Amino acid sequence: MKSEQVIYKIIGKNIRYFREKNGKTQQEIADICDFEKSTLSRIEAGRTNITIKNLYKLSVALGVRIMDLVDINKDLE
Amino acid sequence: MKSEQVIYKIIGKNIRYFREKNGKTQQEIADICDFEKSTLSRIEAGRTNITIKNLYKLSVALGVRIMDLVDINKDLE
DNA sequence: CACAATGTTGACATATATGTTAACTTAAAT
DNA sequence: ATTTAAGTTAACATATATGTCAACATTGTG
Repeated sequence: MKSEQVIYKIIGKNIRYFREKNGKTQQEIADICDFEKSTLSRIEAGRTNITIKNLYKLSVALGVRIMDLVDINKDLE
Repeated sequence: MKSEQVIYKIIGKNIRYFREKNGKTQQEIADICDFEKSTLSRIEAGRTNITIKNLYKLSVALGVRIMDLVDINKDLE
């Protein structure tokens, strides 16, 4: 596995952590962000090289800072 | 201007700030990151929706955390 | 003024994130 | 077992980040 894919997975976990902390479904967050639930599923699964635009949209939807989503030392789970 | 473009510009400024703090040229950092100097110029100018893969590469090349590159409250000049 | 180093920008090609849709799986509940 | 909600995944289309190359601009220095 390439090193960047490790990053994708960590960020995916972070996003899922904050989404679940907010008690929201993928569909609800995807609707707020104006993208597809399939896109969010791919992001949370760490299967995509997310762009800063979508990180920003997610940070707004989840009520956190972009910094919180890219924290690779939190080591959730 | 779209709100995400504001983010691009802030992140571009952050990257430039850390690059200059390191006394490196765009070419040197682009070489370390294995992408084009034109790509880095576009990123620093805030004209691109950077991906997390390149944010990660830049954070390694610049010796900072990804968090430092996406800090939108630092408000560097 | 040259000259060199650095950065910018345009044009087109390529790679890939995301859109879109739909089928499938899983889990929870009754 | 069926129903419903939630999440996953595949396939193809589209949008766009980046690659590539080249020309130009800028800056500093002799």
